[in-house]
Amino acid sequence: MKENKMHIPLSRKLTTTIIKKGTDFTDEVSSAIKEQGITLQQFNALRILRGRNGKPASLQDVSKDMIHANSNTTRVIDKLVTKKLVKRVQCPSDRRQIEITITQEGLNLLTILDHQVDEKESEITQNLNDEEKKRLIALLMKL
Amino acid sequence: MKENKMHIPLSRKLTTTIIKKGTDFTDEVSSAIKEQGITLQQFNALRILRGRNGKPASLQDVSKDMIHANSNTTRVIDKLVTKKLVKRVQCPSDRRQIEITITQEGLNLLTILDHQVDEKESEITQNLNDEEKKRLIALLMKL
DNA sequence: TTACATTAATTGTATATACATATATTTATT
DNA sequence: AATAAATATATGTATATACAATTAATGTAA
Repeated sequence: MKENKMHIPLSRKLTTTIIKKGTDFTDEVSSAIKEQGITLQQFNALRILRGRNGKPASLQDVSKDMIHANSNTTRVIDKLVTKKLVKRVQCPSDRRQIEITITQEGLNLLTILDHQVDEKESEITQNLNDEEKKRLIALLMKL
Repeated sequence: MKENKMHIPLSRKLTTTIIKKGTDFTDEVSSAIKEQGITLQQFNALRILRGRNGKPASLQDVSKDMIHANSNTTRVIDKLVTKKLVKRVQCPSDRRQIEITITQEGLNLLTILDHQVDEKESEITQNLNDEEKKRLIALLMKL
């Protein structure tokens, strides 16, 4: 077996580093909101809905901005409806679609969550100064 | 610490960018090995075991280098044993422990997987030159 | 209008994962 | 030696997710 690949390609090093940081950060943020009984996907959906400023979103509108845009969005929204954090009604003009909006209760919870998440986020990124953060973001965007 | 609500704090931008890239990369690499019926966690475990160069690993040895080091490592190894890609025996000196080694079949599969993954990894990082990759890695490590 | 294709959302199912708890073995204490 | 504590791994259970298939509504073309 050819095991003499003694040096790791840069692209692998980069890929694994990003994946590791990504999962670490995911875990950190998840734990920051877990005490409110909210998962990261649910949090994500709530933020997307708030971003619509009252304008209803279809399931696809939400899906396309989710971390993992897939068929599970239905069930994520289900959970939020059960918790009364969002409302879902059938779209009258196209009854295949649904109209999803965030409730006042959802907005209230989101302010609490934002606080907790912001705190956690600045905590886990504190090893870089603003200049470095900007450079890092720029490189990641270019990637 | 207090952030102005109207503009997105740098730390949030950075966090979300990393999380997004991390999941994107995870999906890319996963899809590159999926056709061989291997998940990313399983691939990860196989690589860790190969890295031991024949020296058996305990479950904890494997766990501590996994992306998500948790109780599921037992079941990940289970899968690999079923596929005959690794061997698991009870450790004679401490029968609480298990000794895990990668099989020749596992090594063979790994060379195929490495190829596919290397290709995918250089593909998804091609927008940066080597210099930029190094800078990006350095910033991520500092983070 | 009927038939066919397309679209939006949901559901079924298998697998994955998180979290708590259990089992087995070894180590430490009395 | 008997009992308790610590350690290594495994299991039960609930939830999450991926993937495929299904249902319902709309659009299109003969």
